[in-house]
Amino acid sequence: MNIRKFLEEKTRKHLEKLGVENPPLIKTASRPEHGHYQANGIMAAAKEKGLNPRELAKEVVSSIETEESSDSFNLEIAGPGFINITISKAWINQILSIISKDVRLGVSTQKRKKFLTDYSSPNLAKEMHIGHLRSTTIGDACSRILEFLGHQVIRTNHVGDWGSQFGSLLAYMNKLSKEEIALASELKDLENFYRKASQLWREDQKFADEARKFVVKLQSKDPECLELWSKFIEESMKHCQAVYDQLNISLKQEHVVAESFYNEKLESIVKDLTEKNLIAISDGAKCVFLEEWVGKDGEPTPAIIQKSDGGFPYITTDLAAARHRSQELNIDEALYFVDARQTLHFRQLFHIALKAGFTRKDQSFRHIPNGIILSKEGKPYKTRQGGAVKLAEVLKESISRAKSLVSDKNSALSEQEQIIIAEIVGIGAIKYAELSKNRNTDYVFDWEKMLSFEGNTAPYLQYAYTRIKGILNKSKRSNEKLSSDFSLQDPYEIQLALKLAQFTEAVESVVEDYQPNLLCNYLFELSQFFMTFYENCPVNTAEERIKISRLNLCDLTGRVLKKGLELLGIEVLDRM
RNA sequence: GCGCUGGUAGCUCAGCUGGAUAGAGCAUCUGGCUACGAACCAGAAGGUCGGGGGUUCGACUCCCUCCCAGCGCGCCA
Repeated sequence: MNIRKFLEEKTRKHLEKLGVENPPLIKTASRPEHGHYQANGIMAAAKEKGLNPRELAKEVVSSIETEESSDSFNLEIAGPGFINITISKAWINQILSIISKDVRLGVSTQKRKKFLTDYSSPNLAKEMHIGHLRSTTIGDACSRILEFLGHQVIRTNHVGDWGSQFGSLLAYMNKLSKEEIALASELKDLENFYRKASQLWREDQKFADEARKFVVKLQSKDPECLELWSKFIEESMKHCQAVYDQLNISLKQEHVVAESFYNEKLESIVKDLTEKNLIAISDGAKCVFLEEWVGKDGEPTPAIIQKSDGGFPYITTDLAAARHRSQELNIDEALYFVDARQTLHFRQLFHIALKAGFTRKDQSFRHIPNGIILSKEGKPYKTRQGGAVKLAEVLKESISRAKSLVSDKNSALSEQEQIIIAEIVGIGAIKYAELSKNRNTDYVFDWEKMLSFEGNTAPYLQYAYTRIKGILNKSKRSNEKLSSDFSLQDPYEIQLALKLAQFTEAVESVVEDYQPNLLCNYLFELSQFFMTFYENCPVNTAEERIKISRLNLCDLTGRVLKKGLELLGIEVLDRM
């Protein structure tokens, strides 16, 4: 039950009856004095029709009131032509009673589509760093939400497992095994491994030559080289999976479709483009020239499909992937959760793919960009040594901070329990910090801020949840099935109840433009309303009828909080 | 040079297809724990929404222009 949409449709119907096509534009009221919802569209409609806005509002209101004769809501004309809508207590109680019996908590499903979500996609030559956090958490949350809304979601981890950067890594592996140094322990710290390899590449001429040979060997599928390569890939993938598991990211091994998967298809991409007369040769490279974009010289920008040395750049792999997703997987919508710096690349990619017939017009291929992480100085974030900050380190730090906070606040808990709590709180805090910000803007990485456990953070929401559990436990009714009777009267109860009824609005709003921060905002406001209710409305000491109603309200709040956080990939706790 | 982002309170950020007096959190100040858990609550203070034009009943939101910052623009991914 989406109250906003219900009111929108109702008002629209009556506007049409009056010969007005414009949408009523129902929104949640900007301030409490204006009721719960407000219609903003009457003024614009009146203007277009040359009518007096207040008169039109009056006509709409009387049309609704005479025909609907509903005691669900009250309408009031205000200001230059707003219609303020107040939902009746009776209706709110009724709605809560319905959604409390619903496992979906009032969230309806959408028309089922086949989605593909491409996110995380780390380069396996390096260890995952903090920069991967955004694509990974945002893509994962959106995948969960799309699924919850009834869509089919094909998660895809387009990992980078191919390219010249593997030359020096393989050469270094080869060197180590010749020197009989145990590979396993060296590979434990991939970042260090990568650093050593690239240092050798820069400083040792012989090693650099060896590395180049390995690139050629890899491309020509030399069996020994492939064996080394797959050993490295396997090890690196293990690192990633460990991070996903710890971060509660739903990506699994089965979602990996690596770049190398498309190796055999690249020739045919060039062939197809050539047959469509889209290829031009420039300085020995096969290019698609795009009139739509001009470069520094004012000339059309070429997208290089095959380099003059015969190699394929990554746009060719991406074209092959797009074709595969369109033709083999037959998806309706593909969402690429990738860094905003690649915006131009994706525009060109989708443009060429469509032009070449690799994708269809009725399919949607979209880049969902995210900002990058900056230091306090506003520069891209790096360690003091200039390296990337390991994601695993960030998680470790967060959990350790959560641990000391837990033992500080609640030392009565056993050590074992504290460790479990610290894990959930620490991971939740990091993910929520990412998800609660507008994905589009860059943001400043700051240990203090990122790992803060106060205010609009995951721990605040988790804490609200434990308070609810505390009440339910104390009531001794937590095990027995709660009824769905609501007799809410108090303004604090009504405020919270209406918010609960708006859960579906919040979930649906996320997928309009893939902004999980909207769900975060909702959950935070919900928790704030709960805290206010908690301070003002005693539950367990109230008289029986009110007590039951309030217990139900608490229970439903807990379920919505849990579900909402689950959609963001964050867990809750009974105690913390 | 062209293009894409962004500029909102001291800091970090919301602000939903233009709507009523621009909102949170952090930090600061004041009050509230013999407790349905104070990781909390109540309150105070804090703003010429980068500057300037324009569109209209109404602009943080749309248009123009300028300033500032970041990113991108043929053989890295």
